[in-house]
Amino acid sequence: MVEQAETLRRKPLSRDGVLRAAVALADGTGIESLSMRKLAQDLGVVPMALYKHVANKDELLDGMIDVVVAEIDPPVPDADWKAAVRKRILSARQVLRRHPWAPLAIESRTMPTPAVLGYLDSMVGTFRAGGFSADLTHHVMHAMGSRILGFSQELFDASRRAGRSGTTDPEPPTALPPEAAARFPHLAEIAAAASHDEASVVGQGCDDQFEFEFALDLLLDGIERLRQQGWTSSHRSR
Amino acid sequence: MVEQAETLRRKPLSRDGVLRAAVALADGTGIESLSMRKLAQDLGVVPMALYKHVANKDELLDGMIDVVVAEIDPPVPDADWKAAVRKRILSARQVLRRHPWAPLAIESRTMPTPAVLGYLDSMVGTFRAGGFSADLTHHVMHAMGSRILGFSQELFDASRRAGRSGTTDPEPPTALPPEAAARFPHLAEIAAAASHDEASVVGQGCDDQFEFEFALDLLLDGIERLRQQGWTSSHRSR
DNA sequence: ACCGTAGGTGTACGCCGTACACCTGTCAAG
DNA sequence: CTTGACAGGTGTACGGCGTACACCTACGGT
Repeated sequence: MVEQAETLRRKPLSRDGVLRAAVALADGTGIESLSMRKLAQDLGVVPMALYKHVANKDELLDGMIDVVVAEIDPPVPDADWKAAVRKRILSARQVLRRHPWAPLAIESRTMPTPAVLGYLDSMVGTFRAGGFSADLTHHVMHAMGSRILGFSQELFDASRRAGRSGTTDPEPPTALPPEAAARFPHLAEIAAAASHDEASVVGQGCDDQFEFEFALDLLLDGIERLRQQGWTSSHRSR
Repeated sequence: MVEQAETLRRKPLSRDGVLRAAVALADGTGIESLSMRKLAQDLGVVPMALYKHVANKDELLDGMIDVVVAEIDPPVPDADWKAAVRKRILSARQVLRRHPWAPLAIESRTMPTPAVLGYLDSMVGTFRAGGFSADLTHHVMHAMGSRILGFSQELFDASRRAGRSGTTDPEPPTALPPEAAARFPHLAEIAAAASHDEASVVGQGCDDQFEFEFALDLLLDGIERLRQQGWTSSHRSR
C-alpha cells in the first residue's frame, strides 16, 4: 500500500543530507534554479520540511559553502611555504571546478562562513610559518584575493553559466563572433594568439588551468621577492 | 485636477532614464532589493511600462553595467604603459566604489556587455602598445583578472552589503568578535597587525585603498619583469 | 500509560518577473 | 480634416518564489 512507500522513504532527513542534496542539485542545474521547493521535491518532502533543518535559504547557502570548503585538501606539512600554498590553492581550485556555482555563492554572502574563515586562517598560518611578518602576510592575503580560494575570478567565466539548458548542445566554440572581432581588434588578436598555441587541439580559446597557474605563480614569485627583501609597510620596493 | 499632475510627469521616460534610475536605486538600496516594481514606482509608472524600454530584467542589469563602465576615465595617452594601466585601473576602482553593487552584478552576468568588452579591448591595446607580445598580453589579462576592472574581489567585502538596513547604525567595528579570535588565531594576528599601523585613527581594520594598490603594484611589477625578460609561453621564468 | 518533542504537512501571504490585451496621445500621409 | 499607424503607458493575471503559522503524528523516556 501507499503507506509502505512513504514509510520506506523515512531516513529522517538530517541537516547534512539536506545540504548535500542542495549541493548536488546546484551542481546539476545551477544555483540560479536552486529553490527550496525544488530541493524539497528532490528529497521527496514538502518544502516547509526543510525549515526544520535550516533556518532559511541564506543559511542553506552558507551550509552548502561549508560542504564545498570541507572538500579542500588539508594543508600539507611542507618545508617550503610556497609549495605548500601552491598545492593547497590548486586543491581548492579542483574542488571549485566540481562546484561551478560556488564562487558566485561565496562572493554573494555578506559574511564568510566559519569554514571559509578556517581555511583562510590555516593559509595565514602557512605564510607565518614560512617566515612572513604578520604585516606582510596581511597584505599578501589581500593581494591573493579570491584566488586564494581557487577561483580565477574572470570577467567572462564560461564555467559559471551553470544550468546548461538541457539540450546538451555540443559546446559551441564561442571564440568571438566575427562582427565583435571587428569592434574589438585587440581582444581578437590575443584570442587568436591563444588559439594557435600548441594546445589548440580543441581550439576552445585558452587553457584555464594554465592561465590560473600563470597568475598564481606570478603572484607567488612577487610575494617571495618581497619576503626576501624583508618588505615592510610604508616603504615599497622602489 | 489629477490629469494635470499626470500630464506634468510626462517626460516620456527614455531607456537611458530608466537605466539611470535603476543605477541610482541600486546605489541607494542595494541590488538585492532592486525590482522592476520598485523601479517603476520610483519613476512614477506602472511596472509593465519599463518593458517598453528594456526587454527584461537581465537586459536592465546589462544596461546598468554599461552605465557604470561608461563612467571610467578614458585611457590616458602615456609614454609608460605601466603608468597608463595603473591610472586607468584606479579610475575604474573609483567608479566601482560609487556603485558597490556593480562587481557582483558584473560577475553574475554570463556574457560581458559590449561596454565591458570595449574597456578590456582598450586595456589590451595599452599593453600591446607598451611592447607586450599578444601571447604575454593574453596571460597578463588573465592574471589581472577582475582587478583590471577595479575590484579587489575580496572574500569578505564590507562594501558589498549594499542595502544598509535603514537604521544607519554607527558602522560597527566588526574586527573579529573575541570568540572568533580564539578559533582563528592567525587571522586575529594579522587583523591586529593591520590595526596598529600608523593609520589606526578610526581603527576600522585595514585601508582598502592601500591593499588594492599593494596587490595591483605587486602584479604590475611582476608583469614588467616578465616583459623585460622577453617572456614567452612554455618556458616559465624559472 | 503518558506526554513532550522532533520532524513532516497544508494553507496562505506577499513579493517577484512578465505575458497579453488594451487604451491613448501624437503625427504623417491621404 | 480625417485617418490610421505606432510609440508608450495601463490593468489584469499567472506561475514561481521564500516562509510564517497552525497542525498532525510517531516515538522515546518516564
